[in-house]
Amino acid sequence: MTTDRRAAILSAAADLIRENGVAAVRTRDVTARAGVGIGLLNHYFKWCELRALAAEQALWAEIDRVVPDAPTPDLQLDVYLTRAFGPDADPLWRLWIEVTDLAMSDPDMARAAEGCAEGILDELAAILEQGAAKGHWHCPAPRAAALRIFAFHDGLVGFVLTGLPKLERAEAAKHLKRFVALELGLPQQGYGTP
Amino acid sequence: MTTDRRAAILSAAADLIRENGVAAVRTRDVTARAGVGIGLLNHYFKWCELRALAAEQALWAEIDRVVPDAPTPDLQLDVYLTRAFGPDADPLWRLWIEVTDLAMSDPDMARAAEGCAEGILDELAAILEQGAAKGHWHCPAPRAAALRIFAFHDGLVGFVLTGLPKLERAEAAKHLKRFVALELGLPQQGYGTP
DNA sequence: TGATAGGTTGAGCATGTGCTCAATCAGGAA
DNA sequence: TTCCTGATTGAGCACATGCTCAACCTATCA
Repeated sequence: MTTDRRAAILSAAADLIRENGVAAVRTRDVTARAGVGIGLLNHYFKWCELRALAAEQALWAEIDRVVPDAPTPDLQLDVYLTRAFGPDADPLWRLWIEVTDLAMSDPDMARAAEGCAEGILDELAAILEQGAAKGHWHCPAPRAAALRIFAFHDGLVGFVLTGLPKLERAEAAKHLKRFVALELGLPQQGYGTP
Repeated sequence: MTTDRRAAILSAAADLIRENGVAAVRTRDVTARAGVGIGLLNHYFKWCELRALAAEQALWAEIDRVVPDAPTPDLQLDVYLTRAFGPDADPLWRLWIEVTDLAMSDPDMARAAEGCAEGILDELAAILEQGAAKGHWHCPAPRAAALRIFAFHDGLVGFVLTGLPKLERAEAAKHLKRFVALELGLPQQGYGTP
């Protein structure tokens, strides 16, 4: 039925956020994209709520686009590390950076992003745990390790995307790979070696 | 002389940014704080330029407040690690997060923050290099190591400040200390140990 | 068919905000 | 004192943007 305009509005907002970022989206953009009157948006939502809900939907959509779908944990980790700084993941990280920033002053956004943050962490922790169970690597505290890897990844991505400080994608990828290898006790040269 | 109103405006803007963040500051706030007419701000600056200049000044001011001033590299590193997640450093990091986010879409801001980013990195790299020279630790590539430490620190601080995902200060501090120890080949338990 | 209810519309309102520009002021030169 | 130049002022403009609300559909029921 065409009558589910509420979902259409939410969906349009999420699409626009994926395309242009949270800050750039206006109520009028959303209603235009949804093919709906301005009034209807305000009938169903308050803007800050809609923005948060749409940002969450947009985040999940980007996560789904990037999440490793390989058959085994070690291959999943490979995919993760390969895609970690690929341009395909840029939209996700841009959105992530913007959302976490907004979350500092916007409770709705904070609430909406909570689930995503935990989801990403759980996903990564599951890979680490399963890989350890299968003997691919050593990882006694998967959740904590996932958090450290995610934090390092997050930091590096910020540098790559903002250029503050300047960091090439390839360099960043090397740093992350070494970090993960060290974290999991995988055979790889330490940080000391060039 | 009272006639240096330009500097007064810039200074007022920087103060307000330190107090309230970049996004919250308005031209009228600045002129009111500087005790100056609205027109004068626009006479001396374009708003986006002033905002970037003031953000840079605010960043440097916060950096100066946090930068380790101990006599030897090993003590400087201690101070750095001790203050890394202390509430005293919160304003710096909040500002840093906001500025780097803005820099993605604001060229003036990007240009202004460049120097700060390099400055922080240089500072840290210098400590690492001097410490290695004095035999406190091992660090063949200080600049790269500084970048990794800064990235990890940045990522962890983001988690602590935004709660996305939730991370306690004490936990974050432990993670960073272990990482630095590992990075510098210092004697300390590895990640595997609880 | 007419009445009712609830979805839907968009011109217009209220507010916020960067910036303009004619008017004003202050200090030095003549 | 008078004039002139450049600093300074702030009411008002132009624009952006979330949201209101009286009016308008449209489907359902009696």
